[in-house]
Parts: sequence; structure tokens; C-alpha cells
Amino acid sequence: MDDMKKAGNSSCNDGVLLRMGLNDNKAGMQGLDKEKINKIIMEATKGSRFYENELKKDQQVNERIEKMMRLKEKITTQQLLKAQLQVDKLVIELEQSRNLSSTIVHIDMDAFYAAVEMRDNPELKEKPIAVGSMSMLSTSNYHARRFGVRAAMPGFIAKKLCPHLTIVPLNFEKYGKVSKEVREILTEYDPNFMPMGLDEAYLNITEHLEERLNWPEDKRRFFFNTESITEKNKDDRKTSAKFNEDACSPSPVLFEDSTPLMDDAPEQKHQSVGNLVVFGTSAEEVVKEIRFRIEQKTQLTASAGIAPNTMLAKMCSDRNKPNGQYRIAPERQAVLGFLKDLPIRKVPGIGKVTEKMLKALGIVTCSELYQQRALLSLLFSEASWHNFLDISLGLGSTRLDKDGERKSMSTERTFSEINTAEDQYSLCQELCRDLAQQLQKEGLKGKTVTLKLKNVNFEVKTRASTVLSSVSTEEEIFAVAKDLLGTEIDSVAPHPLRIRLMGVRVSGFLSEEEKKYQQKSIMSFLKSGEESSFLRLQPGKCNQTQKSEASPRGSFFDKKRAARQLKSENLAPNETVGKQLFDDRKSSANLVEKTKKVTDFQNSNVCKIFTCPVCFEEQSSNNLEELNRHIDECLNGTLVKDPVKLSKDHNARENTLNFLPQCENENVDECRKNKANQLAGADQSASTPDHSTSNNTEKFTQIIPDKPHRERQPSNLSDIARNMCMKQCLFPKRMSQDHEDHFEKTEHRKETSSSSEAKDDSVLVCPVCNSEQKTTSLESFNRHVDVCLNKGLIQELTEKKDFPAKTYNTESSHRVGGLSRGQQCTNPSQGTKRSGLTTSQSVSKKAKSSNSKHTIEMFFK
DNA sequence: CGGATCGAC
DNA sequence: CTATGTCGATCCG
Repeated sequence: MDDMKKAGNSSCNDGVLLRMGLNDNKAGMQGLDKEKINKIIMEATKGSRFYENELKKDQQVNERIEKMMRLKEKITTQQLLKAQLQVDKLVIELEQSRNLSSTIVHIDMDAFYAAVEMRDNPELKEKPIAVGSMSMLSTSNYHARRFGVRAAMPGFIAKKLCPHLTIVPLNFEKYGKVSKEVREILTEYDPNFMPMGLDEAYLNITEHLEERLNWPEDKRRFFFNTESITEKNKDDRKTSAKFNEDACSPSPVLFEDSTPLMDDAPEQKHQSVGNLVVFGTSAEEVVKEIRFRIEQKTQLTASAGIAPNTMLAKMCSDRNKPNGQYRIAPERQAVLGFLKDLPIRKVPGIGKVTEKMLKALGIVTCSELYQQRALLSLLFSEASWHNFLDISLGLGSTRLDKDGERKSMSTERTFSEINTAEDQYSLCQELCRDLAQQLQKEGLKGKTVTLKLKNVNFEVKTRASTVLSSVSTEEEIFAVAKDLLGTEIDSVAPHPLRIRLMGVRVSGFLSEEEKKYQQKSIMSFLKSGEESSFLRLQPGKCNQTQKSEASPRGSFFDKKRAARQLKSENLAPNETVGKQLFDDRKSSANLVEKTKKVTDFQNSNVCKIFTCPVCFEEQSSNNLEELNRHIDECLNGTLVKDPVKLSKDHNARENTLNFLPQCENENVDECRKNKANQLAGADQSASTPDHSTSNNTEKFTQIIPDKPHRERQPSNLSDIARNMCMKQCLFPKRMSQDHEDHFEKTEHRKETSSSSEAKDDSVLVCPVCNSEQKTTSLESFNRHVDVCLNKGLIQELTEKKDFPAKTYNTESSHRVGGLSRGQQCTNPSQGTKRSGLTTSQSVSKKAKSSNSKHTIEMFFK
């Protein structure tokens, strides 16, 4: 987010102060020099539990480095030469794939939160301020930075560095609004721009540049917005005038040392007359125009980078901040020139640890990174050194791929020590409640629950458990989380578990395809079964979950207080599961056992007796899987009466589940392998011969960030596989091979040629209604089949008229247009990084996961 | 799959 | 007193 994060660290050798960071102090300004800053930080830090843990982590990194160095010693010149050949082969390929045709822009608001706060409160303007709290700062203004006050620094230490520091609490709502205003501008230049948090964004202005050439001048003409300056801050706001006068001087209020950058090639230069500006048609002019408009609209300044790919653009925006911009021309030499002396730490994705490891190898700059490419290929994992190679060649993503579906959702909280099991369970439940709420907002259900704990010594642990049927409600999540927590409590018994943070995460979501076919109708059908004849719940027991949902919503700490008062009293019957625990505090194992029973009991009430909507036979079981299996079989047409037998009969199912489009009847694993190899492509095979040499040396892990610059495999195999898998699950017996082939083709066409809608209408027979369906796409056919299934089957049977409408969420979840995307992103931490896997790996991985999905569980989730 | 780690904002 | 929260990715066992 901020430009201050990486500044100044790289020259430091060792120690935890690395992360505290330093400033580049300007002579004469009030502020502190590096030494003083480090001294103050050290005094405030040393001896603390936090510091001890930092030392420990540092030691671990050192051990990693030592291990790496030992490996390095063993490498023979022979091996190195061989590696050099292999790597350089790849370099040639990469060089040929270099794509300089895109114009990517990275926009970065300057000291965003602090700037907003200063804008809205003029009293702060002359002062050093930081935004955050006494325990953690999010950002600081440039004035405060002179004192060493930086993002990610606790406020109390910042106060020691700068006693006059004003700490302003975070106000995300406000930042979100401002961010939206900025996005409204950005979307005009690239409707598919990619926001990264609230204060950054990437734009691909390639198209805009082309169109702009034909634009009349008045479309590039803007007015200085003098009217919006209120009486109150008129004196402070000289930016407009400044802008007019010397064409982009920094806003004096915020930055005294910023770099004016509105001076470029004269023929491109914008002209300004009176309160009018006209911007040119070059990339630089476009970006100036963007920055101008941002400042006019929000009174905030932004920095920007222009380059042929995202990695370079990001580094460019860092170059002249605050309130500046920089461009790398789309030429190989310009790129390499930029990188030559650039410290690797400036590269997005190279963090503190990687920097230190590389430094141990004598690598500090990007050109050194290139020089050592052979060595790196022997010391690091393939993904890592590929990434290093990309960096040192200046290769990066030339397009802004839409962020994929969310992979996980979590919530965590830091607090002062909590050490009683009672409080810990209660807190855990509260986290589960919060998480469940958010999950339901997005309609997500996941299979894996992860509990995160940080003890008072700042040691972090995570414990995960994945369950068969996906979870989304508070009760479901808590049922898993409390077991994990119980195990941890027991593991330190008889000592109390002393924690300062707890978090709960749900991951392993159903994919888009799975969700589409998850047959919500049957789900809601089951749920509303309380009023339906198909699902008879045992009398009087079915409201348990609702009751616990209706339990008090106060925060954990409120509840804790209340709970103490109630301690001697009997627990009210509508207490939550978590609270029932606290009756009995003999041992945590006991507690867990008890909750387990309660929840199991609840669960067991959900479907005691169930009439199958397909065969109308009553099924009595409290095992969802068995019921699923039964329904599945019914739909298959192979009606088997005895569900117990069915459960043994896995083989047939396995085959259908592992179905891959191209596989036909081959052995599935074999097929998968072939697929993977087929997709592996040249660079894979290029590196394989060397395996013998690199294999005996243990590779070091490394971080692979956002570098999917090699173009992705256009066809999305996994989606096809998943889709086929779904179809197989629903209609395995009636689906003819012809249909499968057709699906494959149509799906491929969809995937490979997104633009051309070449449609040879084909006729498919709906397996439900048996009518012929003319289809232009797989999707429309699927839709028909589903409608058929729901209408024809379920609706009729249940006499409920309103199911199908609910079932078909036709909303395509792929809307990405600027603002809608922006709104999704109000959360400052939308995922940003892409897979660092090579294409082949990523495809085969996805294919694998799509194969392992289990049956008609979907019906219930 | 689970756990630890890294990195970004 | 007082060292965040949320997410994605990788790697290893």
C-alpha cells in the first residue's frame, strides 16, 4: 500500500530491526537519523515477548541460509555448467516470448489513509500523523516518516520516536468512498482495471491509447476545479493553481520534496490556458490526466508507473513517489536498463526473507540476480528460480487477469491474554458466528475449517480439518473448530493455553460449476421440509439450531461479563452450544465431548425419516451420505433398494467420477498423466534432463508471486472436466457418448474462442423430459436440463411453486466491470496474487481436484 | 491434506 | 499497557 514499506531496509545486515525500517532523512528537516531511530526502537523493543519471537524467527531464517550455503558448497563446476546451459535455453525462450505491446499503468495513492485524514481535518496538515491505533499503524504521513514512523509499526513505539505524533483512528468507510471516486475515473481508461486494495490499481491502457489518437481535443480537455474549493481550505489548496503554473508541482500541503513530473517531450506536452488544461495522447499524458483528475476530484495525489507489464509498472510507480510518475519505454534495453541496479527488494514478491537469502549469495540487484541464474536454479525450487529469471529479465504479466473465485474466508482477532477454556470456546464460537455471517453473504460453503492460534509468545499455530460435507453455518463451523481447539487445549494440559489471537478460516469452497449444479432446490426442499410431507422431522426437536442462532449477539467480551453473572444460575434452555459447555469445566476433553454430543444430537434430527423425491420410498437414515447415494442411484435409474449394499458398491461410481472428457475408456490415471504431459510444453521437458543433477540437492522454497506472464493455456480443462463430472453425476446412464463429445466440443469452443460465437445449433435430448433441445451452448442446455429436473420432478412432487426461480441463479458471476469490481473490493484485502505455477502444473492440479469431488453431496449443500 | 512460511496491502 | 487482519501461494512431510 505505501511507499514506505520497503524503504531503507536493504542496507541493514541483520537483526529484527530489519523490519522496523528506516527513513531516508533529509538534512535540515526536523526528524531523526537512522541511528537514533534504531536506538529508540531497540529500547522499546528489547526484552519483549515480541522481540524474543522475532529473534527466534530470525534464527530460523539464518538456519535456512546456512543449509543453503552448505548445499552451495557441494555444487561442482560441472553441475553449474550444465545448469547454465539449461537455464540459458529457457532464457532464450523467455526472451522470445517477451511482449512489449501492452501499456500497463500502476496507480498508487500517496500515503492514502493519512492523506484522506489530513484533507478532512486541516489541523492535521502541518503535523506528523499516523493512521491506526496505539498497537498498530496502517500508514503515516511524510512528516511522520522523517521520525521513522512507518506502516506496520505499533503506535506506542511511533510515539516514542515522535512524541508529537497524532494518531488518527482508521475510518474505512471514508477511505472506501474516496477509493470509489478514484475508481470512477480509472474505469474510463480501462473498464477492466484491477484494484489492489483501496489505494492501488493496475490499468491496461493499450486500447485507450489507440482510441485516444482519434479523439477530438475537447475529450482531452479538463478544467481546474476552482469552485469545489471551500472557503475553509481555500488558502491551503494551491494545487490547482500550482498545477496550472508549473504543470504538476506537488501538492505543497502533503509533500515538500516531491518530484514534479509534468515535463516531458514537448510535442506531447499538455497545454494549459486559464483554468483549462489539454492533455496529449501519449501514455505519459494519459497518466498525467488521470492523476490530474484524481487530484481535482479528491484533493489527493497519486503516483503512477507506466511499463509494458504489471511488475515493471508497479516498480515504476515507486520510483517518483510521492506525486510523481515514471515510464519504462517498451523496449528491451529500457527494461534492462531500469533493472540493472535495482535492488531486488524493490521487486514485488521479494520480501524480507528472500532478500536476506539472496543477499547471502551476494545478490542484491536484479542484474546480479541474472548473473547467478545457474546457481539459483540449483538452490531453489523450479517455481522460485523461474520467478527469479522472470524478474531479472523484466518479464511480467501483460494483462490484468480477473481475480478468480475466492479461495478462503477467515476472521481473526487479537486480544489481551485469554487463558481459560471457557473463554476460548466462547470466543471461538463468536468467530464462527462472524464468519458464518460473511460466508452466507457470499453464499459460500467450504469443506475445510482452520483454527489459528497465537500464544502470548507470538508463536502461531494453525490446525485444520476437512469434513465431507461443506459447512457454512455458525453451528457447522463451530462443531469443527471446537474440536480443533479442544485438541490444542488438551495438548498443553494441565497448563492453560495462553493465547493472544484466535482465528477461524473456511476454505475448500465448492467451485462455480459445483455451485451451479449443487441443486439448491433439493436443499431448500429439504430445509423447508419442515412444512413439507417429504421430510418429517421428529416432533419438537427441529428448532434447536434456530434457537441457538437466536442467542445473544453481543461481543465475546460482553458475553463474558454476562456469563460471569449467570454462573451460579442454571443455564437458560436457549443458551448456545458453546455456553452449555461452561457448565462443566472438569477437563477440556470433557467439554469437547459434551458439545460434540449436543451438536451430533442436533444434526441427527435433521433428517430422520425422509421420502426420496425420486422413488417415493421412505428412507430412514441419519447419514446424509447414504441418502445422497440413494437419490443418486434413483436418478441414475439403477434403483437399488438396500442402501447398505449401495454403500459398498463404490466402483461404478468411482469410474463416473473420474471421468475426463478425452479419456474414453482408458485408465484414468494414465489419462491424467498424458494430459499433464501434453500440456507440460517445451520448457518442462527442457528442464527434465537435468533432473539427475538437481535432484540430489535439496531445493529451497521460495515465494512465487504474481508472474503468470507466460500466456495461460486458453482452454480451461478443469472446468470441462468438472462439468462433465457433474453431468455424469446427474445422468450417468442416459447420457450417450455422443452427447459427451458434443459437450466437449462446445465447451472447448467457448473456452478457446471467446469472441466468435460460431454456433452450429445441435440437437440434444434432454434426459429428463426426453424432448429434443436445440442448443447453442452447453450452458443453455444445462439450464434446460436443470429446469426440467426441478420443474418436472421436484416442483410437481412438492406442490411448491416457487422453487425453480430460486434454483436458477442465472446471474453470471463474472461481472468484472470497473465499478462493480471496485465495490467488491471495498475489503482492503482482496486477493491479489496469481498462481505462480507453470501452466501445466496448474492445469493438472485443477483437473485432479475436480476428479476427487464426491457425488451428490451437491444435492444437499 | 495439514502446517508453516512468505508476501502483499 | 501496547506488535493487525485477510488473502493467496508455495513447499514439505
